[in-house]
Amino acid sequence: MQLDNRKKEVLHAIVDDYVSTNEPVGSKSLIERHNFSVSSATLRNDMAELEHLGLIEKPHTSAGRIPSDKGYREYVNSLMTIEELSPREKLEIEKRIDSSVDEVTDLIKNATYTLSETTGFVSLAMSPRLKKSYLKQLKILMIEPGKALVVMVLSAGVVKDKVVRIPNFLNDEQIMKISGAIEKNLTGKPLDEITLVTVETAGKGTEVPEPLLKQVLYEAYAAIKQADELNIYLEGEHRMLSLPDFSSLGRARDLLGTLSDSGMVAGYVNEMENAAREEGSDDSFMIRIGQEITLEGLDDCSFITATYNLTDSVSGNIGVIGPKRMLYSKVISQIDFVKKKLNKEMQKFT
Amino acid sequence: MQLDNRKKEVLHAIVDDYVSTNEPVGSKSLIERHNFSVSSATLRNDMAELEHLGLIEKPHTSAGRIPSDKGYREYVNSLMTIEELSPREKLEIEKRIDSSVDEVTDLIKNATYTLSETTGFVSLAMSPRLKKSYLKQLKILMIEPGKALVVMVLSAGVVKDKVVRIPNFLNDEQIMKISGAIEKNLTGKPLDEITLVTVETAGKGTEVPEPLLKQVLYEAYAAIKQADELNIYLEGEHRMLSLPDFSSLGRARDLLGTLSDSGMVAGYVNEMENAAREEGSDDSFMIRIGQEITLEGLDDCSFITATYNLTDSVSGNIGVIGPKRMLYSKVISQIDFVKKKLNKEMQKFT
DNA sequence: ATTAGCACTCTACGCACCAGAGTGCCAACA
DNA sequence: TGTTGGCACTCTGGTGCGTAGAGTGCTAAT
Repeated sequence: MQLDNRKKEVLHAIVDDYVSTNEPVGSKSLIERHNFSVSSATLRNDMAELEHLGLIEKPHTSAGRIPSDKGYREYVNSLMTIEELSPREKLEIEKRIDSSVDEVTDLIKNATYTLSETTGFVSLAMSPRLKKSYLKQLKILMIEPGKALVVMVLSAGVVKDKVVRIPNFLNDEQIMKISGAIEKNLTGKPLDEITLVTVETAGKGTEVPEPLLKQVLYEAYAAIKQADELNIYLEGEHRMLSLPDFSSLGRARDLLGTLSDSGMVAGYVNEMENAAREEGSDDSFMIRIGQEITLEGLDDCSFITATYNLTDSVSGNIGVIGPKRMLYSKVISQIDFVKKKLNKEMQKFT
Repeated sequence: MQLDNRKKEVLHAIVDDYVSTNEPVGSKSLIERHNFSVSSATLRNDMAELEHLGLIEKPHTSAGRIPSDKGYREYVNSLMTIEELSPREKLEIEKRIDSSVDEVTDLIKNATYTLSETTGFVSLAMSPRLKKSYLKQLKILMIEPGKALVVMVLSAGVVKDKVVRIPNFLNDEQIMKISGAIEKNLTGKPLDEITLVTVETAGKGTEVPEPLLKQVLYEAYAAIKQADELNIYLEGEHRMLSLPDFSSLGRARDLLGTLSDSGMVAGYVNEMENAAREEGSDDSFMIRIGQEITLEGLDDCSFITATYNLTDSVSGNIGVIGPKRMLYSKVISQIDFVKKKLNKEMQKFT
């Protein structure tokens, strides 16, 4: 995009004004609010040009201009300067994300809630991707005949468990044998290298009748696989209703309808993550604006996520969904700060 | 309330019409839709009377009437007849609530989701009140130095666990001793009879240095207490936005705002439950209409819950929050059927 | 107790109208 | 070539007005 300096300034000013007033901005009010050294007529020419480039558009003939998706994109990519948070704001966030919780999950939920509170938008976090973490412990506890609990401790300091059904005849001792064998052979293996076959070979040595053994091993395998399934935490959906951008009930409905399908949102975040990884994006933020988002009903939204790290190889995402008419510079630094605080607190768990 | 038969019919008809059309109903349309053997003028007299009794009201002078909270209440208490679900509808519900899940919690979530789908409203369920269930097993597993997992199996077939911090120096063997002592002495005790003191006496015999022991016991106690904390599952909030009753953005915002504070809603359900228990209500449904609900923003809603049973002494609530302009007879039987199915499936867990 | 009739009330809707903000374009100017 | 003042044109949003329609309460008659 070859824009001369003044056109950049004009676009910058239009985005700023529109974000803060929610009114289409015209050449005259642009002059009034900013110190342009040229006349409104000149700006009108510039604006016509920007419109031609698809960076701004007008709702109707005699209205001012609003940024297009492409305009916001340009703004985010090359125009805006990140705004540092005030010490006060930082303190507020630090206070809210406290480390007195016992599990990483609670910490993440905490951070998600805080992010929604501070931005005023919907926030979300993905649970850590545990594929690369390895098994540190695995115990199978008999609960009652036919039922057992598989408990797994992973290298990332995460504890997972799952109730499973086992054959009725198996006794405590047999289960312990199986449990021991699996643990002995699979400890240290990354989750994504554990397959049904590895689990079955791990359980070989035990003197438990074949079909019974097989079922337990299968259940253990299923428990392990479930441990690295992704969860998503969404927070503050209702806040969208307070934004003028969603004052039309139809839009609000579509938006919240889509967000209610958390599995779908999780899938989308995953896609974004994979895409970013593929193109080797060095940027730590993933930003999707308006129509760039393929989820239904999010045309007027922007989707911004960052990556947090539980360990070097285990990470997840945290971010917000807000109106595309948002203060990007501010929101991005809010996410960034929450992410950093989250990273810091997470160290206590690993 | 001494209403003569025709007045009852009139109120019944007004509620029916208003629920289905969402328009204030006038004397004339009442004659058209129903087979009253009197003229509209007579109905007008009756309606004036009903209004005088506070059962119906008019939005403005020259509009028809709509039922007041009191009118709905009368309708629900003595006028309506419960509508049996069609075999088709029953089948649909039975299909959705399947028992292939491994944990009660998943079953409850399942039922909640189904209820929201079938009614089209917000549904909710409380986790089972486990105070009356007793401890069947308690194990403390070392995870790593300073960290352990308390696993509890309760009589209701529920498994709970909690990660706790323990003194760093404690070794596996010591933990097992403590764990064994607690289990030996507390097995069979209802959760609400377990106090910090009982836990501490249970752990007495073990040869573990006093202050260390004390900390572990405290954590175990905290884990047990956490096990009987109540959770609430809310589902389908976004559906409210599709209802004409909440087409005003302000109302929708207030409603969803309140619902987003799930702890507050849980507290309210609890209150309702306690109140019902106190007055020895034999009715299996708790119904709150409009202003009877003390939660903010739910003035235009009705809140209906039923009680499900996991065991004789362990129960919880499941129900819906919908517009007070709802088909009570239908919704109540939907809740009833879901509850029954839930009860049936729950037997497999106990 | 019921009914027909009638005057009255209030809302919702369509229509016309105007002020205001903004645009594009043209001709003049540096 | 880039910039500017001027001007005609366009579109929205608010306001005021008049009317159709639905409903009511009241009265007098049955």
